[in-house]
Amino acid sequence: MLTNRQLQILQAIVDDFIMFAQPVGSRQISKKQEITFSPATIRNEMADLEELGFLEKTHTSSGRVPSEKGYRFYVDHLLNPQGINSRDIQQIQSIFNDRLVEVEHIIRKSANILSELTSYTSILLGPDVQRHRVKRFSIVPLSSDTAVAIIVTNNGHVENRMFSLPPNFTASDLEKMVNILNERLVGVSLEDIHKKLEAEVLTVLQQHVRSADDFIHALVTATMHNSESKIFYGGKTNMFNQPEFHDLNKVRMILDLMETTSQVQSLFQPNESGIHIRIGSENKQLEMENCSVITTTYSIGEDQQGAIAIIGPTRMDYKRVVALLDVIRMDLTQAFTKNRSD
Amino acid sequence: MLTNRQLQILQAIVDDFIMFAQPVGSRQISKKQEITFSPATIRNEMADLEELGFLEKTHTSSGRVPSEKGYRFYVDHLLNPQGINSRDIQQIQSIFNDRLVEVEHIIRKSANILSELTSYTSILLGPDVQRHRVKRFSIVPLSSDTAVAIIVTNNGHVENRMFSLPPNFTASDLEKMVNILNERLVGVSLEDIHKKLEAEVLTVLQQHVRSADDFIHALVTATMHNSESKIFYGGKTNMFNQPEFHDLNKVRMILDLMETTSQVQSLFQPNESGIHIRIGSENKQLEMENCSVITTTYSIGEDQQGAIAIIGPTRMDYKRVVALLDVIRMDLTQAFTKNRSD
DNA sequence: GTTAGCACTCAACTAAGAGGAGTGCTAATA
DNA sequence: TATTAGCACTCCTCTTAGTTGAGTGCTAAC
Repeated sequence: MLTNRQLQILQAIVDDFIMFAQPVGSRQISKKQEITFSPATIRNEMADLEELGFLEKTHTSSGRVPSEKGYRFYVDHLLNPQGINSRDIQQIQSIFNDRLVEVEHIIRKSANILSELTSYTSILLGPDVQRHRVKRFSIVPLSSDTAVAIIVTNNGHVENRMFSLPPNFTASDLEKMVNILNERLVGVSLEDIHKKLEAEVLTVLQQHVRSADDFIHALVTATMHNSESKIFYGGKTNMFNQPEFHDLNKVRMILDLMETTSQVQSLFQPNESGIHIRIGSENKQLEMENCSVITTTYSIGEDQQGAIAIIGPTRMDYKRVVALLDVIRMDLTQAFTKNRSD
Repeated sequence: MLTNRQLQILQAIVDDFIMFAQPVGSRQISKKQEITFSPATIRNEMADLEELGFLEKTHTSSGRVPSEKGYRFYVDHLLNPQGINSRDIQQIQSIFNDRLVEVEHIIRKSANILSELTSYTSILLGPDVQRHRVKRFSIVPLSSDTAVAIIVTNNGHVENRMFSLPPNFTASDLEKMVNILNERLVGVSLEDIHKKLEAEVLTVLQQHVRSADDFIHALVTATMHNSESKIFYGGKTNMFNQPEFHDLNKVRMILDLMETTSQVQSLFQPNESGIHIRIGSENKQLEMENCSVITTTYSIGEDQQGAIAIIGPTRMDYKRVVALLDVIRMDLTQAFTKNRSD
């Protein structure tokens, strides 16, 4: 168990390092207002804290730097979210100024403002389209041999895909098909469409329409292909500002990671509520060993969830980011819940 | 006018520098097979070429580096596109293997393969949606007060937007509206929709439907907002590989530029056919002073155009890139023209 | 006209030394 | 007994000086 003085010193060191990105020495700490003891005392405590694994040195005679364990302790026990002011709040509010109806636009804007306010990179996951349910299905023929299939979901999302019409496919064939599909598919979630199509609809269609197989196939790929929720980025190059990323390779690895959908998705915790912090190697990805990721979720309507991640150096301003995320997740949830129904 | 020998030496220097990114000395050149004269002779010629502005030195006793004027001359007079082999061709062909109907997918794939084959960054502009014409207009109500407007274009593109329904808007109101809009808008290009709506349709609608104004407004913003053609990127971080971009600031500037739609669009020449090369400061953007941009266009159907840009260092492998672009533009044009009609 | 020879230049690397921030330990102090 | 002043020691960082080598420009010989 740490003594009160050790807690105070640990906090001071982490705060200082987060601010200046330089190893902190005993003298530096002793000059702070809240610290009342001498550098020598601090040095003793620092040696203890280092033995306990909370601090590290970059070389024998350097100041101390928080270890991952140190950050973890700081985040778990010493963090009181704060550091946002009324101007920040105002800027967050500006996301909702436009009275926009579209979820996508609001999320995009949130990503930008979050990255601006934190000066880190933000990633926002939109609603999981796969869980939307079909509201209306339609087909618009473009020429004698091509057409567009369109699915509108209960949340107003539109999924569409071009496909080839079988030769000699008539307008009445098309109409029959659309009717059958609407009868059977309305209310089905996009993730269940394949099963439904293959299990029930295919046989029915085959009785009424020629060469339904090809068509069903096109439809299946249409809904499978967009299987992940949309991803929005803010401040992709913000990490260039951080002194710890003045190394091209690190930056590159992270940028590359952000281009890979699957990698990005794995940054997010399974849907738990609250704010989650992963520090350095707590992230599974090797690329992220110098990064911390703070994630949280927000609600979209009753049964949908979106997610937010902020990526920064382990020396991240946890206080501020946590406070900001808390505000923005509440605002997003509120904006997407009220005045919105099926 | 340059002598034959000067041409030969200039070409050898540019080729060598493109390959190794190191200032080239007279000895280095003299060792090449096609060069039959001594280093001393070459030094004399190099001094002349420098006086003429085709070469530069990094310091008094360094080897020579092509100047922008040197590259320009090389590109204009010494370039015979080549350097692609059957494996490259094969890889390009693989873009079209899937028998995909969708333009977007093919373009996306092209961007990736181009960046892979060149090891530079590729940017592809899809068709200019604004010039598509309306094929079908429809509205799908989601709840008592929201609905989605959907426009399908002649090329199979789908544009959609949510909007609020005025209170007490009935199903028959909606039907009337959709009918009127289809009557008036089918065949109109997206860029002309606003005028058409405001000039003709509004008055007609006002006679038949209550609170048409709000609705029209939503529709106008829906079509205005997606005013640019879609942009697809390949190998965004490829430039990290180039030794001239081992400087964080340069990389950052270019990455930031690529996040700005308007900047990206201004990289493209006004629609001229053929392949265009802009070297270093020939680009208007300051961020691009160390880059060359090679652009070309391809056809999508009869009246649409897409564009391709490759961004690399001024020390770009022009030969190879030009050859690759030539192949891919022809293949894209072919793929998008045959079997495709209104 | 071409080339060998040579003095000269300058970036890049290495080595040595000075300065300074910060530590750990010891002994004095409250 | 807990705290602190004092001091020797460590090691990073910056500067300076010297060395090496690739490459040039010029001159004189071929």
